[in-house]
Amino acid sequence: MPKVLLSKTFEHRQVDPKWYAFWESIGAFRAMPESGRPPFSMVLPPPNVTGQLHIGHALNQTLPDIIARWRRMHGDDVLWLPGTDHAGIATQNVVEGQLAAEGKSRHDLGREAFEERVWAWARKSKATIITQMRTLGSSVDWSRERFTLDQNLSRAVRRVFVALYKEGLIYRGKYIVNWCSRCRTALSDLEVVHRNTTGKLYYIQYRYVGRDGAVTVATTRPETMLGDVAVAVHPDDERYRSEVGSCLRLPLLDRELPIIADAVVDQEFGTGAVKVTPAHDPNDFAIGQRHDLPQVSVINEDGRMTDTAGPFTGLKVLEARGAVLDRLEREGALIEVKDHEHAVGHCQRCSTVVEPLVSTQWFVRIGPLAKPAIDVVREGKITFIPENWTKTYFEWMSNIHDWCISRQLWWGHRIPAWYCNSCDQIVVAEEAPGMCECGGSLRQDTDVLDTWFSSGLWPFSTMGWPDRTVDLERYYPTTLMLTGLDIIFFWVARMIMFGLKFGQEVPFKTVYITSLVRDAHGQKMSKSKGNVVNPLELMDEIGADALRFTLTALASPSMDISLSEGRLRGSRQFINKLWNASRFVLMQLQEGEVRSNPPARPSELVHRWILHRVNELSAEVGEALETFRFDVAADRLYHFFWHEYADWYIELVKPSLQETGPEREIAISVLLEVHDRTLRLLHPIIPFITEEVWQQLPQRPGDGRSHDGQHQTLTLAAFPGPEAKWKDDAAAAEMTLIQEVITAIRIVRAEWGVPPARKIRVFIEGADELSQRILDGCEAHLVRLAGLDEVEFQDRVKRHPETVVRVVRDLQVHVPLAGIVNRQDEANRVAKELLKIEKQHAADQNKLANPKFRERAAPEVVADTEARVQGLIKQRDKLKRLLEELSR
RNA sequence: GGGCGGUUAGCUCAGUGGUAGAGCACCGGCUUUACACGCCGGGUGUCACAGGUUCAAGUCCUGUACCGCCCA
Repeated sequence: MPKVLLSKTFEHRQVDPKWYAFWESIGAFRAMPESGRPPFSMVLPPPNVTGQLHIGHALNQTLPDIIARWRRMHGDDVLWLPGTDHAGIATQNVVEGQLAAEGKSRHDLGREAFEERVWAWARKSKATIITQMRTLGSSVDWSRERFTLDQNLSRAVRRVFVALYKEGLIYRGKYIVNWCSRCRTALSDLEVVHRNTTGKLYYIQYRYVGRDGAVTVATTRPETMLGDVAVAVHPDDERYRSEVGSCLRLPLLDRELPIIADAVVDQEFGTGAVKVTPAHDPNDFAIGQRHDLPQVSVINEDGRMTDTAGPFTGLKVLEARGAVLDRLEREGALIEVKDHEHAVGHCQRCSTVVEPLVSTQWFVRIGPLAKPAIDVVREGKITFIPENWTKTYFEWMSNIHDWCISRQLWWGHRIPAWYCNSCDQIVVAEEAPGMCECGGSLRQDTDVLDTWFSSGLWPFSTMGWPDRTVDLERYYPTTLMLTGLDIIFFWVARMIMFGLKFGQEVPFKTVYITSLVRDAHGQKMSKSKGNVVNPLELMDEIGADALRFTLTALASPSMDISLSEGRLRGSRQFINKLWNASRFVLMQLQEGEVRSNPPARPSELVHRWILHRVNELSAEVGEALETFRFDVAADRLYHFFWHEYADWYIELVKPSLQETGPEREIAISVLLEVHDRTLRLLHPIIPFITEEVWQQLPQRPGDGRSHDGQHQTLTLAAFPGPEAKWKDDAAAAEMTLIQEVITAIRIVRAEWGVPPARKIRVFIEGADELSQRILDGCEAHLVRLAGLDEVEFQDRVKRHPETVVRVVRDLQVHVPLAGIVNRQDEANRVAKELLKIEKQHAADQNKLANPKFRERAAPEVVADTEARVQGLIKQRDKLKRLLEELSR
C-alpha cells in the first residue's frame, strides 16, 4: 500500500511558518561559541525602523541567508547577527509627519514626550521587520538581536566619541555645513542629494569704487550677493590681472569688495569673475579662509534673510531672490539672464533645498581614519565583489571631507559633551559629570550624533565591545559583509574606519555588493511611480521560496535585477515541479520503508548516470556559491532537477519501481539518494519546501541532528560535495546516446502527427558493437519513452518507401509510417537538414584548410574540429543517400 | 564635468576567444494516473553601430550612439 504524505499542492501559507518556528525552537540558527566548529560570522547593516522592508531588503536577506545556510550545512558555527537601526533623521521625520497629520509639531510635545513617541513607533516598526525577516526565512540568531540605541551600543558610541575627542580627531567648530531649513539640522555631505535643475545664471554688474567701469559676475543665487565680501578671479586671467587689488562696490548694500586672485576660480564660468560669499557657499568658504575674509551671514537657520540683509530681512530665500533681482534691474545692475543647468543639493529625507551656512558643529577629522581604511583595501585585506567597487571606494575615501557628526535632532545618541554655565569649559565624558572644575553647573549638548556614527561600530558594538566578550573574541573580524551599493559609504566605509581604529582589525574580509531591485521593466521602484512591489504581499501570493528563487536566479554580479513577472512565474512553477516530483517519490515508498545506501556501482545505466550527474551538480553548486555566483547555482539546480532528474530519470526508473525484489530496492535507494542530495543542494535557496519534503523522506539516523540531538533538520544536514566514487563519464556518454535516439523518434512522431497512444515499430541500423550493447541494455527505455511496440537492430535495413529515416551519429533510425508519411515532404525535410550539415561542414573544412589554423590554434581545437568534420561527413553521406532514395 | 555599468530571442537575463543559450511568452500535438503551475515537439537572433587585434571575436582593444547608476 503506497502512502501519500503530501497534499496535492504546496501550501506555503501553512508550511513556511511551521518550519521557521521549528528551526527557532530547536535553536538551529544559534551561534555556539563553545562548539569548536569553524566560526563564520556576518553582521550586516540592519534595516532601519522607519517602516517595513521593501523588495531590496528581500534580496539583501536572501543572499546572505543562502551563504549562512550553506556554511551551516558545511558544519560551520554560523553567527548571523540581526538587528535594526534607529536612523535618526529618517525616523524622526516619519514621526513628525504623523504628528503633522494630527496638527501638532514635536515642539508641542516637548523633547521627552516626543522621544517616547518615536520609541513607540520604533518598537512597532521593529516588530514588523522581524516578522518580515521570519517570513523570508532569514536564518539569523535572534538571541543576539541588537538595536543601535541599545544601552551597550550607546555606551560604545560614547566610548568612541570620548576617545576620538581626546585624540583630537573630534573637534567642535564654526564651519560651513549643509543645512536643511525644514529638518532644522545640519547634514553630512552624503545626506545631500544633487539633482540637475534648469535654473538661471544672472549676470550682475559691480562698479569700481572711485572710478568708472565695472566687473560683471555671474551667479545662480543672486540673493547671496548680500553676503558678498569679495570678487575673485583666476590669477592667470589676462582680463582681470591688472585689477586684482582694486575695489568694487556691492550694489544695493554699498559694501566695498576687494578683487582677489584665487586659482580655484574657473575662467570659463560666466565672465571669469565670481562673487565670494564665504557664509553661504563651501567653495567661497575655502576662499575666504585662504584670504582671511569675513563671513557675512545673510540667511538664517529657518531659511529666512537675517538682519544683515538690509531691506530684505525676514524674507524667505526665494522671495529675497525675486526682490533682489527687482532692485538690481531697477538700478541697471542686472546685465543678463541665461538658462543654466546645474546641480542643486536637496535634503535626502525631505527634499528641501539644502542651504550651505556657517554654524557651530562637531566634526570628525577624517584624514587619519581614512588612510588606514584605504590601505587595508589596497593591501587586499578586504576584497570587494564585484571587484570594480574597489574603485568607487577609493574614489570616495580619497576625496572625503571632515565629517559633520552633530545633528539638531531629538532622536539618536545624545552628544556626550557638557558646557559649563559659569566658564567656557567643555567636558567630554562617557558618563554625565557632576560639575565643572570651576564649580559651575553643566548642561549637556542638546544635539545628537549622526546615525552613521553608530553604524561604524555595528560589527563590534553588537558583540559587546568595549567589553572583551566571548563573541567578540570568536566572531570578530566577521567573515562576510553583504549589502547594497548605496550602503558602501554610509556603513561599509565607516565600519572599516572604526573597525580598524577600535576593533584593531578589519571588520570583515569580503564585501559583496548587491544590485538594485527594479520593476519588471528596469524602472527604479518608487512610491510616486506606483511600481513598488511589496515583498510580503508577493510572498503571500507565491510563497517565500518562489520569491527567493527568483531573486537568486537574477542575482548576477553588477547587474541590477528586473523583477519580471515571467521569472516569478517560472520560479513558482519550479516550486510546483519540485513539490510534485517529491510527491511521486513519496508515493513509491512503502509503510516503514527503510533507507538503504545505493550500491557503489549499480548495474543499470540510468542509476549510474543520475548518480554521476547529481555528483557533478554538487561540485557546480558548491563552486558557484564559493564565488558568489548565486545565479549560476540556481540555474544549474533548476536545469538538473527539471530537465535531467524529473524529465528523464524519474520517467526511466518508473518500471523498476513497479517491480519487487532487488530491482526495486536498488531503484528506490538511488531515487532517495538523488532526491535527498538535490534537496540539500536546494535548501539554502529555498529552505521551506525542501525542509517540508525532507522531513517526509526516510532518513539515516545520524543525518541533520539538531544541536541537542533530539531532532533532525535539513538545515543542519551535511551539504553534499562531489565524491569520486560516483564519477562515471562513460555512463554520461552512454545516456546521451539513448536520449538522442529517443528524441529522434519523438521528433519523427511529432512531425508526422503520430498520436501519442499509437505504438510504432523502429529499426536501428548501423550500430557498432558498443552502441549495440548500450542500446540493447536500454531497449525497454526506448520502448517506453519513445512509444514503441518493438525495436529491432539490423546491420542492413531494407529500405521501404514509407519509412522515415533519421540519422543519429553513426546510427540510422528507421520509423515505418505507412499511410502517414508523404514522400515529397520528407524529401524536403531531409534536403533542409542536408543543407545545414553541408554548411557546417564547409565552415569547418575551411578552417582546416587554413594552414595558419593548424599552425596556431590549440591542438585540442584542431583535433576537435577534425573529429567533428569526420562526423559531419558521415551524416552528410547518409543524408545524401536518403535523399536519393526518396527522390527515386 | 569625472567615474562605473549596460546594449544578446517578443519580455527578463546567462554566456570561459573555438558550431549563439535559459526562464517566461509564443506555435503545433497530447486527459501518457507526480505535476495543465503538466507532457512531447518547435528558435522566432545583423549578439547596438564602426573600426582594429587574432588562424578564429557576442567574448579582447579603440571610437560612436543610446540607456542607467554613482560622485562633483
